[in-house]
Amino acid sequence: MARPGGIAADQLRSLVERIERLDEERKAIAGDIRDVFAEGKAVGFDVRALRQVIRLRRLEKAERDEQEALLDLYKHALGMDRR
Amino acid sequence: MARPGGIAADQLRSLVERIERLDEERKAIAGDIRDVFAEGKAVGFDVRALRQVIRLRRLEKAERDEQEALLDLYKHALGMDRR
Amino acid sequence: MARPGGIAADQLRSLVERIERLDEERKAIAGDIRDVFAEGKAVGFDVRALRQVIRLRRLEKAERDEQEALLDLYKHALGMDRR
Amino acid sequence: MARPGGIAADQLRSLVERIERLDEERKAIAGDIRDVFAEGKAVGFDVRALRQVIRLRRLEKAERDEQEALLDLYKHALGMDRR
DNA sequence: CTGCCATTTTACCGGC
DNA sequence: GCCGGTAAAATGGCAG
Repeated sequence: MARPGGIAADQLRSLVERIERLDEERKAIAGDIRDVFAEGKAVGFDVRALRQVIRLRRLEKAERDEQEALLDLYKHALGMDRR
Repeated sequence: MARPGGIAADQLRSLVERIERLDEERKAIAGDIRDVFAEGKAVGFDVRALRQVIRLRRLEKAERDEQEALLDLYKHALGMDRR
Repeated sequence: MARPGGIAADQLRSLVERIERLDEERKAIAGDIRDVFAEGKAVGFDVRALRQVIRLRRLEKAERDEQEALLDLYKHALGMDRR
Repeated sequence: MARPGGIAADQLRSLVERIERLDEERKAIAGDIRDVFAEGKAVGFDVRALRQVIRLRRLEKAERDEQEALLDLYKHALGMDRR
């Protein structure tokens, strides 16, 4: 196991800082998303309904991806994926 | 209120697509974070401990921010924030 | 799985009622808390500041707990927790 | 405004402690509720569905209360609330 | 009635 | 592959 004391300390610091940096980016994007919802609300959309519609689209996409993956599987099984 | 049927449809589509785009970015960053954790694990760190360290640092920062907010609040309550 | 129709109905009713009962207790306590804040306000305290102080104390406690958890984690990782 | 320094300090401490005490009780009850849900899950109920059912009952109760309040209003308007 | 804050719900991630 | 726990999001409630 990498011990906190020793050369690993630099590695640890590097990892932690990279993660924290990425976390900030993620937070920033979450803020952007909130802003877009607020904008929608400002022009008269119901935010909750907006969220529902997006969730639904995500689920549908997941289903479609599933279907596609299945199709790929069949194609592969039938040797249809080799150029 | 913006009605789903009618001219608002374009606005709605635009909002939804912008949000979905941002969501993808967010997911991508989440993936990057996962990768960094995986890298840490690969060089021998305990992922659970790593997370705990990061959580603690976040908590410490939150507390410092709160202290500051509290101070500002007291200043305000005592009228020390007016010019 | 326990089916809504059938003998499980009694179990279901019992669970739901117990939860609703507990929920009422919880609501009652929330009311008590509100009352104490109102009392504080009545004797001249700034409710917002009061809340902030309490939040800060909670945060400090959380941090202490986390420090301890982290220490335990390290001990465990180093095998210092086995009798 | 009540100043933190002075006799108010005791009042403040008292208020804070009473609130924290009540908060603990509230947390304890929340824990009890979680336990009941866990028990439901253990005997085969779907926790999410359980929550939905409870939310629905709460809404229905709110509606009924609304109706009752309205009825009282009418009664009052018609002088039916005097013995 | 608006914005803030807490609680609840949802989604994710590591472990078994 | 599922489950349990943990963090993020979202909904609801409250003070101002």
